[in-house]
Amino acid sequence: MKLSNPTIERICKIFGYLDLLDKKGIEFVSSRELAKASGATEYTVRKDISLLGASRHDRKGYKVKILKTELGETFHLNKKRKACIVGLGRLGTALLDYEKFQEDGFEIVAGFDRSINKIERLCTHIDVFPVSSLAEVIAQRGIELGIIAVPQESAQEVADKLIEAGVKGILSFSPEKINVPKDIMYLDIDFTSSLRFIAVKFSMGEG
Amino acid sequence: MKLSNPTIERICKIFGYLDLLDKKGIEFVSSRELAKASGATEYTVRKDISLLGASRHDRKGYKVKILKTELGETFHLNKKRKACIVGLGRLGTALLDYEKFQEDGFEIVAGFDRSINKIERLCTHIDVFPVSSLAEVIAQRGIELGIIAVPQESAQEVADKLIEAGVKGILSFSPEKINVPKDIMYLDIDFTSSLRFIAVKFSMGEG
DNA sequence: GTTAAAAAGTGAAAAAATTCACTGATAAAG
DNA sequence: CTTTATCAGTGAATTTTTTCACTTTTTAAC
Repeated sequence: MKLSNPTIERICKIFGYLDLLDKKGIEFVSSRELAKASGATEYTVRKDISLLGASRHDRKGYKVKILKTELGETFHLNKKRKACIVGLGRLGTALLDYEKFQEDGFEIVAGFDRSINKIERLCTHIDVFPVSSLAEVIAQRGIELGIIAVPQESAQEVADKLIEAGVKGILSFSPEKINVPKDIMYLDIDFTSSLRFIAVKFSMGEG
Repeated sequence: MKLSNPTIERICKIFGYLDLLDKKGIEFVSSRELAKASGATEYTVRKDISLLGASRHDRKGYKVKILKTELGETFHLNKKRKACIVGLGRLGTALLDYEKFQEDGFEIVAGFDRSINKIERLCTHIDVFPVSSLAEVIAQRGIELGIIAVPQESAQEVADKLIEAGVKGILSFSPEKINVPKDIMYLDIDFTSSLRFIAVKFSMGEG
């Protein structure tokens, strides 16, 4: 199945919202409500969900549990995945302790930093290592995802190491774009770009 | 001028890349290179830049400084903007000290937290206040942007306060979608959704 | 039991975004 | 001074994405 990026984005948001509803014990949800939660229209949501193929009519909407399970199976979101964080500065350590990853099926099983001092000082319940043992730990623990939170100038180098060690996807917080081979999935979160996006929108709106 | 979200995103990325090139002292850049940096094709980049209207042929490509200035003027990215951060937990304090905001024209001029204890303990060069003085400080300092880094359950409440206090845009790190009026620009960064996006992509690729 | 209302499913239409193919401009090379 | 290569500009074509209009299903109300 070929999915466009906007479709995948919506599906991830919808899945997250379903998870939330499920935890709250809510049983039914309409396409309208999912639309609101995912920032799309109800038509688009229904089209996205129709990728699942089956029909599940009900005048109360979709059954939260069932839809969540089906989306999870079709798009491989049910499987737990192991991730690591490279770069244990302010942001890296904040991510290391971000408990929601665990709840959401992403298990942070290692942190890495170049500085031995920093590693020794860190107080965290997650194992931390020097970057020099990155390849070894990734292989041993079966880590699929790498999160990069190092300073801009080392980001590419770290990405190369992660890829060589066998991760399949990278989430980078570095503002500079990283080059990765086609079979490695890559996404970057750039705080400045996000703020600029907002600023452009509201300033253009004003005229 | 009406701009689509993908266009704005690309423009923000291109602008950031131009800024980087400029700082490195590089004078010229081709549409191909900008395409690579922004994740688009050269055609799309040229279309985006053609929004600026003027023609600037040169067989070396665009002049970095000029293009950056023009993009900045047209899309209001040259103006410095003031922002605040609400919620000074791990993530909030990491953002408070994220120096790049300043370099990139976003001045973090205040931090807010509900806990007075936390405010007193914090070591930062940025002024921090209790949430109770949010409206006052935002008005006094002319803050246009609010960054929300509070726990999920308080996000909507904080957003409402920010909007009432007069911010024009909100960047939220809360996983749950926030409701805002149409004239307020809103973007959320959801770490789990981002990891899921990557996971869907690489797992679907495998078959 | 019949009717009405609520909601999903879906093929077609519309809209939007991207790519292409070609033009024009510039600068470097010979 | 002419030629050639490089690169941006742009209207048209294509592709993709979204929206619409209508159908079908289910459930609740009377």
